[in-house]
Amino acid sequence: MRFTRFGLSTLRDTPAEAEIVSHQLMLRAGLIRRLSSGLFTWMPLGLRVLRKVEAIVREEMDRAGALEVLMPAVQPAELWQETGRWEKYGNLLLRMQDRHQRDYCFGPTHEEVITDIARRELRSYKQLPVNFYQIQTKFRDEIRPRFGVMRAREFTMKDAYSFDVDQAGLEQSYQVMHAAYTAIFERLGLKFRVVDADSGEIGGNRSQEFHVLADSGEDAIAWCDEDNFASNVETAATTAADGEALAPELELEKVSTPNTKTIEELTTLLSLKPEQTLKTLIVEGDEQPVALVLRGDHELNAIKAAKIPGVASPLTMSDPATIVRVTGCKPGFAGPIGLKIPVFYDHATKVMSDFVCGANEADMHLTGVNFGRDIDTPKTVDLRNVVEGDSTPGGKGTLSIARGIEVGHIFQLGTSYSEAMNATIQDQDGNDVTLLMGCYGIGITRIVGAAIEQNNDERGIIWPEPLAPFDVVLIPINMHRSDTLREAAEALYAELAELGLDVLFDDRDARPGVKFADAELIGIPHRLVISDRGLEAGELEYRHRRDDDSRMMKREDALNLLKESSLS
RNA sequence: CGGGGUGUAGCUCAGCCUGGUAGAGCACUGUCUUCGGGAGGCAGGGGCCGGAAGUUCAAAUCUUCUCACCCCGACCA
Repeated sequence: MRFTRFGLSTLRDTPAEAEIVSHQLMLRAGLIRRLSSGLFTWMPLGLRVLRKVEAIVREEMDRAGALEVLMPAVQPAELWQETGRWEKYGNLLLRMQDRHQRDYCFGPTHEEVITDIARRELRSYKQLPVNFYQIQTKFRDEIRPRFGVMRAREFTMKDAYSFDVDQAGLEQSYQVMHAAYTAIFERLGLKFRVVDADSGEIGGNRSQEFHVLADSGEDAIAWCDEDNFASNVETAATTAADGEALAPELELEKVSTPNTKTIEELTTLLSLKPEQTLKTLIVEGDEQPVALVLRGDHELNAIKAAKIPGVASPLTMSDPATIVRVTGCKPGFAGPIGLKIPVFYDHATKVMSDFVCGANEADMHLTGVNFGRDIDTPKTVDLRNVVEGDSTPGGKGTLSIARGIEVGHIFQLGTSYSEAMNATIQDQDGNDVTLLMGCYGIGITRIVGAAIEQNNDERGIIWPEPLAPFDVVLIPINMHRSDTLREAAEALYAELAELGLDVLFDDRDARPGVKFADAELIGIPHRLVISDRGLEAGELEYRHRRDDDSRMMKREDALNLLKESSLS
C-alpha cells in the first residue's frame, strides 16, 4: 500500500476527549474517528487491525468445531418478553418501533435469538453437541460510554452458544471454549489472565473472564499462583477472620466530631487509623432498609451485598431522608448501636476491639466500642472487596491484585434460557429434555484498544505482530530527488509484496523525520529505510519498532529476516 | 439519573471578566529555499464563535432556555 493512496491522516495533538492512552493513540494514529458518544468509525488503518483480530478468532473458533452463523442485529420484543429480559435488561437495551408500532431492540446479545434457532432446528441428541457463533455488531446503551472503543455503545463482539443434552456435555463444550480462548489470546500476543467471575446480567452458573492485563483496566482481579486461584475482585470471597477480638482496654465514650462525614475526616480529627473505625452504610432492603457494617478502610462489594437475603438487588443506597428516619440523624454519623433495622457485619469486623463508629446522633461518634460489651458479638458475612495480602480461600497463600480489561467471558448458562423458551430435545431414551446452554463472548473491538493499552511507548503504538495493520513500513529518504533511489525503492516494494508481506510504502514527498514519526505512531513492527547512502553498498537500514537503534543490513539479509518473521 | 465542566477553523487552544472589524500554533493549497528525526519564507483557502430567544445603536463576549460532548458517582477517591 502506498501511503499517498491510503487516506491516512495522523494528528500531532491529542484530542481533548481522549483520556486513556489507547484512545488517544487510536485517534492520533487515525485508526478510528468518533461519530457520536460511544459510536466510532473504523478508518482503513484501524479496520486492518480489527480484521486481523477477527481472522484469528474465526480460525480458532472453526478449529474448535464451532459453526459460524450471522443473526439479525435487530430483534423482536416478543423473544425478549419470553425470557423476561425485555423488562429486566433495563435502559441498556436500545428499543425501537417499526412502522406498525411493533417493538424491537437492537441486540445487545443474542441468547434469545439463538435459543429460538435451537428449538426450531434441534430435534435429536444426535445433533449435539453443537456450538454456533457469530462476529457481529452489538449495541448496549451504556450509562457512560468512555475510553474510546473500550466502552463504546456500538461494538463488535464474537458471541458463541453451545447446546448439550446433559451437564457433562455442557462442561465438555465449556472446556473446549476455554481452550479455544486461551489459544486465541496467546496468538494475539497479549498478556492475559483467566479469572472466576460473576455471571451478572446473563445469568447461569460457572463463569470465567479473560482479562488483558493493563493498569487502566476497569476491573480489578485477584490471584494467587500458589493456591491456583484467580478471580475478579467482584466475586473473590473473603474468609471469616481467625481468632477472637482483643479484650477491651478503653471505656465507651461519646465524642463530638462536627462535620466529619467521611472516614478520612474522622481519622484525621481523632488521629486514628482507618482500621480502627467502623463504617455503617444504609441500603435498601426487601421490606425495610438494612445496615451494612464494614471496617473503615474496606470497600463494600455491591455484588456480594445484593446476594444477602433481605438486601435489595441490585444494591441501592438509601436516600438521605431514609437515613435520617432509620438512624435518627443526618448522614455521616450512622453506627450499629441502637439501630432498629437488620444489621450485617463484614467478617473483618469480628476481631476488632476499641473501635470508633457513628453514634446515630448528629456530629457525634463513639470511641472505645467493643463487641460483647457494648454491642452483641455479631455473626459476620462476606461484604467487602478483597485487598492485596488477604489470604486466599484455599488458605495456601496471599492475594495479589492487578487491573485488567475484560476481553472474553465464558458461561455455563444451563437451562435458564432454554427453559423459559421451551427449547427441548429428545435424548437416547426418547424423552424430551431441556437443552443445556453455554455462552461465550469476545469483545473484538475492545481487544484492539486493550492491545494498545498494553503495547505502547511515548512515540506511539507498538503492535504485537499478529495484529499489526502492516508487517513492514518502507521509508525512502529523499526519493523525490533521486530517480535511482525511486527505482530501487519501487523494486524493493514490489519484491516485499511478492514475499507475501503487507507493506506500507511511504512514498510521500516528506522529510524523513515526518515519516519516522508517523511510522512509530502507527506502530508498524518492521521498518526498512532505503537511501542513496546505503544503496551504493547494497544495504538497507532495518529497525524493529521495539529496537533502540537501527542497523545496516545487506539487502538480501533484510529480505530474509522479514520473510522468516512473516512465516513465524 | 444526580453533580461538575466545556462548546470559537480539520486538531490543540487564546479571545469572553470589562460588548465595538474573529485570532495563534499544527493541518490544508500554491511557490521558493531546505533535505536522515515532526524545517523556514512568501502568498492563500477555510468560521451561522453549538442552537434559539432576549438585552443593546452594537453580542463570540451579558441574560434565559436548549442541545451536544467530557469528567465524577453510595463508603473511599
